[in-house]
Amino acid sequence: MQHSKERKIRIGLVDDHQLFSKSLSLLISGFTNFEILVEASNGIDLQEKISRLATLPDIMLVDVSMPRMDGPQTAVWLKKNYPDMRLIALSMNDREQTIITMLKSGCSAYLFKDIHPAELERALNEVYNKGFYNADLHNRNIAALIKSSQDDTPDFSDREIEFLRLSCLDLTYQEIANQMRLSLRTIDGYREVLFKKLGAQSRTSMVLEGLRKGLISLD
Amino acid sequence: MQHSKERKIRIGLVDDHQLFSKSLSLLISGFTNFEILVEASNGIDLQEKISRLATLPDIMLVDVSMPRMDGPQTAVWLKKNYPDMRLIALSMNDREQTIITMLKSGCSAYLFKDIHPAELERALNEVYNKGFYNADLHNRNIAALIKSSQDDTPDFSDREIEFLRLSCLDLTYQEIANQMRLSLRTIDGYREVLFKKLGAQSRTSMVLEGLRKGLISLD
DNA sequence: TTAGTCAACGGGAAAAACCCCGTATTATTT
DNA sequence: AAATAATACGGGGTTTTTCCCGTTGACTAA
Repeated sequence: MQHSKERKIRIGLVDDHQLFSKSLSLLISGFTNFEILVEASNGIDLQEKISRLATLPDIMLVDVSMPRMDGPQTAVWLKKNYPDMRLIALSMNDREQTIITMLKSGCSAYLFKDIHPAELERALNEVYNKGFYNADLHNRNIAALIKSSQDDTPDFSDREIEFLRLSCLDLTYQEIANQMRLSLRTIDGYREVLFKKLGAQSRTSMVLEGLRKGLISLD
Repeated sequence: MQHSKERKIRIGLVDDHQLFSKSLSLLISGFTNFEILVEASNGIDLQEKISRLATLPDIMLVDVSMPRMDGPQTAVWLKKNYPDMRLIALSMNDREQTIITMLKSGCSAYLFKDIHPAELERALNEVYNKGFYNADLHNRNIAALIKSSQDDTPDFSDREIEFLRLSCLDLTYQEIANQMRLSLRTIDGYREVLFKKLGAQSRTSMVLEGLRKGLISLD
């Protein structure tokens, strides 16, 4: 607020979809009191570009899924090195887990790519002036989401993730045991633990729940 | 070619991500000989808007995944009702199956959302003038893709898809049989057919392959 | 030091999944 | 009229998954 008459609010953009990124850059440049300072296609790219800037962006728009260095990693790095910068997560992914991860990584708002440009402008203004923006129109209670995530999201060990990855393939548990150089009984232990953590009662839904939570991916 | 000096080439846009859609619209409006004629957020929306137009777009940019009426459905409808209109698929989904589906549905090109704006402009020009554009920079042989898809992509009946959907849940085959009002043996038949069609040897990989092919979705 | 948690392991048994043998009906196509 | 395809079904048997009963050793924190 205090600066809005004096200079434009500086925006940075990190998104691997060039077409979107360049287009959005144009759109934001059209807003009366905003200017685009930097555009990067992932976290690594951003690290290089931001270090060469004379002035820093006030707000950074961060995409969630990017190659090399993804949204959460980028957000954490930015918060650590530029604690005053406001971060806004931008994504078409409406999975709760993703939203929670970005907010916990230090983002002041989570916006979906299907919002109207006017809402983006409103969000940019609010985040700059008030420090947060709650896009709560679509019955999303952010505070509750973060809170709920703290108790109900268990941690998963590397070994558990590896077991989960192998469970996606056409292997029996015996074969998975061989590949992980463990006994069948130990694999059965992992199965039991993951069933409990993921609320599953079959190998199929264990794997699907792992996909939903982003622990593993298709491909 | 014959018209390029006389009038701007008319572009239509179908994409459910408003922010992207509006931004892209701005970007394309900046190209020297293109203009945006219509913007819709899905196939149904497009059907309404296009019927009220005095002149038709020369080229329609179609997103792949949209609510209510998706990319392939929209493409098929457009080709049937406006056979002269050129279609370009626009997506960030690089799964081969998706690309094949869009091309078979009548699209003259498949573009990824991470391309440079200049390549979009090039593609628009080529599709208008030559009728096709092969973004084959990234080792994608479109012709081979289409050909290969003809033998190796079987069809799936509604009943098979329903079985596949239910197989994602924590249900035994007996419970699935009950829900579909079929005998266990019949369900076993569906399982066998889907194993063969999807190249799976377990319920888990049957479901995962169904996801990869876009027959079903997470959620 | 003692309690607690964690990763790894054993054996047994019921349930489910997997994989064969086969048939019958209906509709479409040729 | 015969062939083809799609759907639905029966029985039986093997393998795998699921779910119990347990133990040991190592590391961690009170």
